[in-house]
Amino acid sequence: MNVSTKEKLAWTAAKLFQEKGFDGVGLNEILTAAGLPKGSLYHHFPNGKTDLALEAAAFADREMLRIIDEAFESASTYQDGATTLFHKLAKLFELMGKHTGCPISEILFAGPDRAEFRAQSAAYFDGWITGIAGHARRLGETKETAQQHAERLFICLQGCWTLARANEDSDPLQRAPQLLFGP
Amino acid sequence: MNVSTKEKLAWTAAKLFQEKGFDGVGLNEILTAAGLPKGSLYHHFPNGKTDLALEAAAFADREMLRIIDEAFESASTYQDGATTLFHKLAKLFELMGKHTGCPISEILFAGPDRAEFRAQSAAYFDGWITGIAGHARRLGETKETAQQHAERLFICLQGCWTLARANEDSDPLQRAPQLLFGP
DNA sequence: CTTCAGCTAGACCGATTGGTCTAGGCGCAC
DNA sequence: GTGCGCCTAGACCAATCGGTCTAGCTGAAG
Repeated sequence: MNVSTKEKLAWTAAKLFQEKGFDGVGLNEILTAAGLPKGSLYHHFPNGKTDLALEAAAFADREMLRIIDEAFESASTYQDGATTLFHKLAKLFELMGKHTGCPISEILFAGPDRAEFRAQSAAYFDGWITGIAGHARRLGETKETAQQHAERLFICLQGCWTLARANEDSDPLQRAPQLLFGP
Repeated sequence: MNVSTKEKLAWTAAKLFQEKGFDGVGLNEILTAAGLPKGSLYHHFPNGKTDLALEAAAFADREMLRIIDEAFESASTYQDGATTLFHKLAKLFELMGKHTGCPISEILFAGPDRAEFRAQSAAYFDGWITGIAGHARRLGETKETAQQHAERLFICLQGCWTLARANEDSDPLQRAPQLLFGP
């Protein structure tokens, strides 16, 4: 089995979903962008768009965890790591055209039906918070405050990202650390 | 011209968009829910779904400004008002079924095209922040800190709402004041 | 060479999409 | 009463939706 074809589909889908949301992107659009026929999609993802969305979300989740680890691994304090993280995300936001949303929300918040999607989104978000809390712990926080700080950072991330998207300006993401650690 | 028909369309559309997003709801679904034929829609909204979305967003914006004013008007401190606001929103979130998103984001973040939509969303968000800042000012804050606090509250609101939606639990919204004013 | 599985390729399907258009009901002016 | 304008009603349209299915390419096993 050719791995790169499946990955290319998931990667392309993740990118497009992030721009227009799950219901905003058609399969044909994804396939055209990936340069692949419909047969390939349904070979690799027998359950069609649903499978593809779950795989794309899993891809985005792994990517986010990687970015979090990368930001914190070279940091000497929690504040340092968080600041680096926001700068990385601001850069990513600009790189993707200043109009994308949180990949998990965009893919997995598709209507009141699809309970599996929302359950998965909750699990991914929890994983991000746990990941951040782990770094906070490692950098000297107590177990309790680490969890608090991680949740706070996550909430700040989501809020700033939304504001940045509306304004088409990464400034809210850039100023997020100041909001978290400022006066 | 019958006002209530147009309002019913906007109201119904706002509710459905908030659950499934702009692209997740079809015109037929809106019309069925409103109990109206397609002819009425295109009479009141000649530009179809686009017009309807803008009107629905305007409706949601007015509603949110009303909630903000209501929360702060009977408050004696900014912290009081903000706490009341989050409690009101948590209640609203539960009332709507614990799976809805920010109406403005859900309606107006529809793809990289539609620049008009995103410009409108930025204007609405700015209006919310300005509204909150006005109350903060009135309740004793300086012009500078009022703006800061209002932005912070808005970001917290968006982030907590996202987390609440994923978890299908209003808890993050309930605990938002503690996050803003806590230790 | 033949054979066969893994995958690509895309024609094709019914359902649904947003949007158009005509017919007629209703209420007010006269 | 008649006439007229606002609005409702829904049939209808091309385009697109997600999904199915068969045919054929390709490369390794024998």
